[in-house]
Amino acid sequence: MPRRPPVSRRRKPHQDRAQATCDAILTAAARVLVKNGYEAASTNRIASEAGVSIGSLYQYFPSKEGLVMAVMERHRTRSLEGFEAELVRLASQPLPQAIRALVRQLLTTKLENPRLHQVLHELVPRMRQLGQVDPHEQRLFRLVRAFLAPRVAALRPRDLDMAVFILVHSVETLCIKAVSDRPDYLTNETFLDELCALMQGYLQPVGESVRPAPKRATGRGRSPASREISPRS
Amino acid sequence: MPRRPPVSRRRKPHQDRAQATCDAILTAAARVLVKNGYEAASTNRIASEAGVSIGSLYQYFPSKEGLVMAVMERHRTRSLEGFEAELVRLASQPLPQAIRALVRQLLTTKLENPRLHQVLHELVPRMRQLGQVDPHEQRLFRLVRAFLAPRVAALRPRDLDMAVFILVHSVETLCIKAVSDRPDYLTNETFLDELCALMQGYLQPVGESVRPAPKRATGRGRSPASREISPRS
DNA sequence: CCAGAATGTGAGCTAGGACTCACGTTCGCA
DNA sequence: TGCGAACGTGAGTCCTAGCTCACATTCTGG
Repeated sequence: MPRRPPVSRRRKPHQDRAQATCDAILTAAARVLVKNGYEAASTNRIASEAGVSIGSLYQYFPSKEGLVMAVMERHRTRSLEGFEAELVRLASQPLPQAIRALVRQLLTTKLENPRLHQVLHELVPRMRQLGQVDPHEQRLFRLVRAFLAPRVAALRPRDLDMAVFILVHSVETLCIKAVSDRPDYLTNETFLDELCALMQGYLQPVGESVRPAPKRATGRGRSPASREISPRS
Repeated sequence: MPRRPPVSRRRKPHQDRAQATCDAILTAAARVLVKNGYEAASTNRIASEAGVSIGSLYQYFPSKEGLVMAVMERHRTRSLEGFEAELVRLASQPLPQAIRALVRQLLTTKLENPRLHQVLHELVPRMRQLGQVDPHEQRLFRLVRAFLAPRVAALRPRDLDMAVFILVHSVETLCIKAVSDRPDYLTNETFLDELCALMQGYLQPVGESVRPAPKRATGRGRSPASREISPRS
């Protein structure tokens, strides 16, 4: 039962103490969201988990939705930063290597807190309904677009925006679905191979074959079924 | 605020009148879900929209969740039937044509009631949390697997289950995302081309090029940006 | 050390929604 | 035509969770 739209502007933290309270609330919110899901994550519960009173919570966040938005904001900003750094680093690499590194980066990021990624991802539509469109998605799109633009001549898709739409959404979703349905995939090197194959097969001009560098002399031959992903192999 | 787990078993409709009531409730539920979303779709609202009393609703459905589950059940069963029929019809077709027909079928189905598809799709995680795993997904996976199995020798992926996972989730999600973010894509023939390219590029052995039949002599050259999808072209 | 600002507290208000139940109405059937 | 079962009704119960507000505590600058 959300009360009416939050009119009163909320306090901004000025002292360190206040900032700490804010952080504690955000962290607790993330924890409770992961543990109980959105429905069961009551603001009272979050406050008590954070070790502050419910009043304090509402001094810094206008509503439950506002709080969850802030959690998403913080979390996605961090993820994006990692991704962006990787993109920059790979700007001049050949496409197959770049793709592989990016997908690996994605999977590694998800592995840090899979459930949180999942929960927040599922919350996107609900938040969008109550707010404006998620600005991080916009940013992610622009980043990938900027990455692909210089190579467009060597790619099959003619409509770059559509290509970005397809690539970003499919890979992102596959990672999230893997979290919930097939957690083993997240650390399965074959899954990474397949994601790369998906992207390259899509981007590659028809008839051209960029055979991915003959893979792996990963010491003392492990069973291919259990090859594991490590960040930056 | 869901009350405690629904213990009492619900009435089953025996007379036609009762069946009609049931249908009215399911239909109204779908309508209200589309119009207001899950949160705002109160059972009282659904009942009044259906033109029946709240008591009647709880005679046939054990809870709000139960009702929504039933809506999903009905809706997805219908979609799956169409898809399955198409799969059977295409069993012996060459892969590229089959893929194209299947993706077209998917898009056409979504176009019948895009918002309902979207809302129900977003509800899957919530329902899964409260119930058992969605059996339709299982069924869809088996169908696609059975479709691909006979052709596995000519395909690149070695792990068929993983391939199905990747194909189904990515295409399904792209359709749903298109509904919410880019409704124009749903009727954009280029989008269909790209989805097919995604799947074929993924399935195709590296180095092999099945150039899709030179497309379209669709009378009086329309702008490629506005080519529209019609069921079965 | 004190005034005033910033911060923190938590009992309680309130809306609103899931769900029940005691009672009417209609149907099938002999 | 009457009776029991199926069906339908909706006012009302119960409860939860979002949020406020009057007050206490801590900090900071002068």
